[in-house]
Formats: sequence, structure tokens, C-alpha cells
Amino acid sequence: MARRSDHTRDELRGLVINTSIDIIQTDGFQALTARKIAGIIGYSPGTIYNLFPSMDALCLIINGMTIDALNETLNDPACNKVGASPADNMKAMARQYLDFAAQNKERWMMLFAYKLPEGEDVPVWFQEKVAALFAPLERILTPLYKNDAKACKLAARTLWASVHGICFVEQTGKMPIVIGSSSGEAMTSTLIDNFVAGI
Amino acid sequence: MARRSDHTRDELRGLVINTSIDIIQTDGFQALTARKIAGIIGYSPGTIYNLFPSMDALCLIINGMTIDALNETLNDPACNKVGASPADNMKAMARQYLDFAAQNKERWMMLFAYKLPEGEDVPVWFQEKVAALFAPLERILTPLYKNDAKACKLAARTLWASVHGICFVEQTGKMPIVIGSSSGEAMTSTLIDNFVAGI
DNA sequence: CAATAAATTGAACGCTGTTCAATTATTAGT
DNA sequence: ACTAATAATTGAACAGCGTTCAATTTATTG
Repeated sequence: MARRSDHTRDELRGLVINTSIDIIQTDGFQALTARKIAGIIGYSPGTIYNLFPSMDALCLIINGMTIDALNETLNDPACNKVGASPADNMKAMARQYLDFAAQNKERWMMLFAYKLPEGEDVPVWFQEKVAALFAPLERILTPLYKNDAKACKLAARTLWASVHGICFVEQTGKMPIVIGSSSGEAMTSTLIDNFVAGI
Repeated sequence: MARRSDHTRDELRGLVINTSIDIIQTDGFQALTARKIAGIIGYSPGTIYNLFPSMDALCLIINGMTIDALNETLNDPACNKVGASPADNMKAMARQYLDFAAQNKERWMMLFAYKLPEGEDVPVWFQEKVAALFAPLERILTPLYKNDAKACKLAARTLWASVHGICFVEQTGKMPIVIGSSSGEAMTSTLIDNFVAGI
């Protein structure tokens, strides 16, 4: 029996979360089970339920952390250069997104493949994390929509969703590769070039 | 015991598939279980496995049918008018997509949320169905890329993925509604207008 | 040192996909 | 018509899942 003084409650929570992310990244989020986590960290399944109300809640927390990590890359200086044109910053930001998804594929897939059970709805703190994702792109677009904040918001959400769609299609590999090796980047470039030119 | 002459093998397969679609659309694809299907059609769980190699295979077939149905709406005359401008046809096509997703939400969600287990990869017949989805949009775009078939393909895939992303974001409701009631259509319009203007 | 509180456990419940020997229904051959 | 072969159907069984909870162990407090 694991002694309760081995870890504080928060340490244990962190241990569970980190172990979960490892499992997800290695074997996919479908492989994440309470018994597996417990086995790895040397506790019993019941302990997971002392730390988290349910596996769903744990998944939601992990998804929140994934969004935080993604958000961080979108705020990276590499795609927020003061001297660069909006189009160049946007392309860099799209690249950041594509790279993040590629490097954290399973974690990122889980973000969209995972569905809360019937009845349960997404908590506010999670929705806020999602909403925060649009800010960086909106910031870049602002100079292009000087006098129309509404149009700026619409454009930011349109572009963000579009890049997400391109990323999704690329990651799931459901698109025949006719474009070349880096089709994701080719598509985001085409998207951004045409969109900006059309403003 | 259900008599084997109640239905032919193909009838039974169709019965399983239709029942599955009903369950998915009513309670979500997570609610689809072999025992539930069997109970509804009056057979035992084992019979499902006489008709389909696994639940995964059944899901794949259903996903294929969903793609077929989606493909059909994209070939609808409503978004392939001979007199209309490419932009108008594209907007109509995007609308068809958005409407299809809205009216077949669970079925459509399953298309993306469902993931084949470790090792198994998507069969060719399924990949071909997915590839066929791009043809209608490519057809519309052709007149805009008279002398560059390659650029046309890239644009078609870019736009398709973008519209999908917009649809996904709208359906999953993970985007704060700041645009208005029909944000999906507002976004696809913005996307297409800007994109076409930028060509 | 005793009493209280908290953490940990592991068996149990009902669910899942899946397998398979046994049973039943149908067809083919004589 | 009767038998033999074939095919369909069943339902128990297995391993795994999320989850619950009484019992046990550990730590803290009075």
C-alpha cells in the first residue's frame, strides 16, 4: 500500500496528470484508463477517484492544459514580430499551430475527438480557455481592420477556424497528398495570401 | 430465436446499419453498442458479429455512408448552377455542408471523433470516398484557375479544409457567439469573398 | 496514548467488445 | 421423404472498462 505521505495531494494530482499525458502521447487517448494510470504511479484505481471526480473530469483538465500549451505557442514572439507584416505573422502563427499539432498529435486529437457524455456540458473555465485562443490572431489582424472591430473579430474567427480545418485535415491524413510534402503549410499560405489580398 | 429466413443476409446487414444510424442520431455515437442494436432488431449480440467482423468495421461502413450522403449534397444543383458565379456556387456549397452537419450532427461528428484502434489503418475504399469530396469544389474553381491545374487543386483543398474547420468550430460550439445567430454562414461568406478576391 | 480524520485499497457492479461451442433452421443430395 | 451437410443464431464466458464503497491503513490532533 502506498503511504499517504509519499506525496502531497497536489503532487499526486500532478503525477496522475503527467502520467496520463504520457499514456496519451504514447498509445493514444483511447488507451487512457484509470487502472493503467494507477498501475504506473503505484497506486490503486480507487485513488484516482479520490483525486478526480471522474475520468471525464481528468480528461477535461488535460484538455485544458493542452489548450494552454497551444495558446502559449500562439503568443510566441516568432509569430508576433513588431516589424513583420500581418500576413507574415499570420503565416508564422499558422505554422506554430501546425507544428504544435504535429508534435503533440494525440494530445491535440483528444481535444476534438473527446466528447463529454450525454447531459454534461463544457464548464465555463474551459470555454474561457478556448475563447482566449482567438486573441493573438485578432491582435495581428487589428491594423488591417482599423475602423471595424466587428469585421476584425469575424475575420479572426474565420481564419482561425480555417487554419484549424487545414490542420485537422492534414493530421488525420484523410486528404490525398497531391500538394507535396508540407501540404499544411502550402494550404495555410494560400489561405492567408488570398484572404489578406481580398480584404 | 429469430428465424434465419426472416431476412436475407443483406437485409439484415441493412437493418443493423439503419438501426445503428438511428441510435447514433438519437443518443450519439457513444451509445452505439452491439447489444443495443441486437436488442432493437430482435437478434442476439453474436449475430452482429456474423454480419460484420467487428464494431469498428460497422462504424467504418456507417462513416462511409455518411460521406456518401455528404458528397451527394455537394453535387446538388443548388450549388452547381451554370449561370452563377464561382463565388456564389461556393457559398451555396458551403451552406450545403453546414446544413448537412447541422441536420446530421451526431453522424457527422462521428466522422471525426471516431478513431480506429492502434495498428488498424483506414482502408482504401474509405480514402477514395474522402478524396471524392473535393471534386465538386474543384469543378467550381476550375474557371478561376484556367492555366494552373495544380494551383486549382491546392485552392480547392484549402477552401474545403477551411469550410470544414468553420463547420467544426460551429458544431462543437466551442466558439463564443459574438458574430450573431448564423456565424457559420457569416464566416464562410467572409472566407470565400476574401479568398476569391485575392486570386 | 486515544480518538479523529484522511488516504488507500480491492472487491464488486454493470457495462463494453468479442469469441465460440452448442443449438437450431435451412438446403442439397439421394 | 429422409439424411447429411451447411449456415445462422444463440448465450454463456472472458477480459477489460468506469465507478462505488466498506474496510483497512496511515497520519494528525487532543
